[in-house]
Amino acid sequence: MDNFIFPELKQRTVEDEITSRLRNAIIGGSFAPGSHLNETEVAKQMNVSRIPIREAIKKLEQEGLLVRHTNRRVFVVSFSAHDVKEVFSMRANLECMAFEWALPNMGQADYEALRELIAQQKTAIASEDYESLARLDMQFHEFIVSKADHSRLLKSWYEQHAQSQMLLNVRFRKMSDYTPETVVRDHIQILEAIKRNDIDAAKLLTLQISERVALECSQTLEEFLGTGDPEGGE
Amino acid sequence: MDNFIFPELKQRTVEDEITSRLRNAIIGGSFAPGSHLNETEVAKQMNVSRIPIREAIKKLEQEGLLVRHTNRRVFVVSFSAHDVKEVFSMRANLECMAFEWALPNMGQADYEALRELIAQQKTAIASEDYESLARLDMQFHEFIVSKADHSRLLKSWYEQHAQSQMLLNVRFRKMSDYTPETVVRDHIQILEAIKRNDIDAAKLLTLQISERVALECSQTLEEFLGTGDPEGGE
DNA sequence: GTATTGTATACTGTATACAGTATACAATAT
DNA sequence: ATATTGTATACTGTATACAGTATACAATAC
Repeated sequence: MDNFIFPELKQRTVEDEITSRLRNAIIGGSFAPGSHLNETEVAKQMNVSRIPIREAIKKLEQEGLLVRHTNRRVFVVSFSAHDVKEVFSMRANLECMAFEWALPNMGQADYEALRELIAQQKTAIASEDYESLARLDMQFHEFIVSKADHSRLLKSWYEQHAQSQMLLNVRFRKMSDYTPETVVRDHIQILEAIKRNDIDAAKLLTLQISERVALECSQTLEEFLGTGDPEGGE
Repeated sequence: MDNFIFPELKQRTVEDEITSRLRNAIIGGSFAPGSHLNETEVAKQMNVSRIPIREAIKKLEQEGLLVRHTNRRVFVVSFSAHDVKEVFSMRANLECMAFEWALPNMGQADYEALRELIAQQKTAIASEDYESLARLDMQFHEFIVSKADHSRLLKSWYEQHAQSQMLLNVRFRKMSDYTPETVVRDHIQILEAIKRNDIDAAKLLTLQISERVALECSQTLEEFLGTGDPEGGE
């Protein structure tokens, strides 16, 4: 029974489960930025002890989604205008670095995969399924960053992405003058640059897009929250 | 009694203390890369319960210094040749980004501070105090990255720096053909570029230095460990 | 009425205790 | 002798219990 290979069982501990539930809730906007978490309450709701909750919280704190003040409560991160700049500039910078590492690893099959993602994005827009669009948008960038085969780069990117997702969710909810077609147009341009192996063009596009989105985000945030106060408003 | 301001008391929790002790021990090389940690044992040694130990471990795991396998032990990270490339490329990339953000914030006083650090480095070399030299080396770069006023950039940089420090410590112990004067020479060149406000030159220097150090590191590691096996060798 | 201090409550931080899983080694069968 | 299985041990994962700190509000003094 050697060629009878089962796929490896990835043990999902309680903490892992809690972490992703909490993370999804935060990114998805179930908790408002700046609101606080009660460990006991969360533990009660999920019917587990506080320990795995605390460990999950610690992880999300490291990821920049939660802020803990010793002996005070845990807060969902809230973004000042400066934070918005930080998140998007980091993301853009990491993606630029990713191009350098990823492009030499990419071939025809990868271009196809990206093209397919763009096609699905068009479908999502047509059916006004913006949740899928957001997911597909992420997958496009994730694909490229993954191709870099650079675990530390990827980890950092995920963190920035989670935060940018929080910000974009606010934007989606507001829907000010946001046109989803822009996503597709941007991706097509990036894909073209990738195919040409034109790292500089890809970088430039990324930086431009990042700047634009960051601007939109901080405008929306301003309308939303008034002047953005520093993280974890008491 | 209003103008009688005491400096704010920063509460140092048990976990914080443990975290820095463990971190220093790991970076300093008290634990060999790949060796494992026993929570109970560490708890006993420090005379605390396992809970704060676990929280500290979780933090260091996020920082990339420890690797945990579910229900198995916790291992001190060990570096493959690819990991070395990752660490130094990330660090270099972050420092390049830091130049763009920091240089507009820097003035005469800052140049002075950097010059002073270089002077101290020379003293350290003269007295063959390589521990101080390593610390001063870090402070030089830390100063610049801090000036970027970019918390996410700084956080990520600290993580990469901790790992690169682990690697450099191996190198220091080997002392192959490493000449400490190089540190000073590099820093002088970077400072010159900063003074000229020449971001591109500063970036180029950083990338070159990074590449060189990474190369030295992986060579030393190879001699040290034979072929570097992937992290957390069972 | 306002400002300060005392007290109760609620929450976080840590310790102890138990449950579940992995590892090592002995026992058994072939 | 080798391969496999059973069993003990050790360690991690989680629950419960307690200690320490912050917050809110009442009580007191001015």
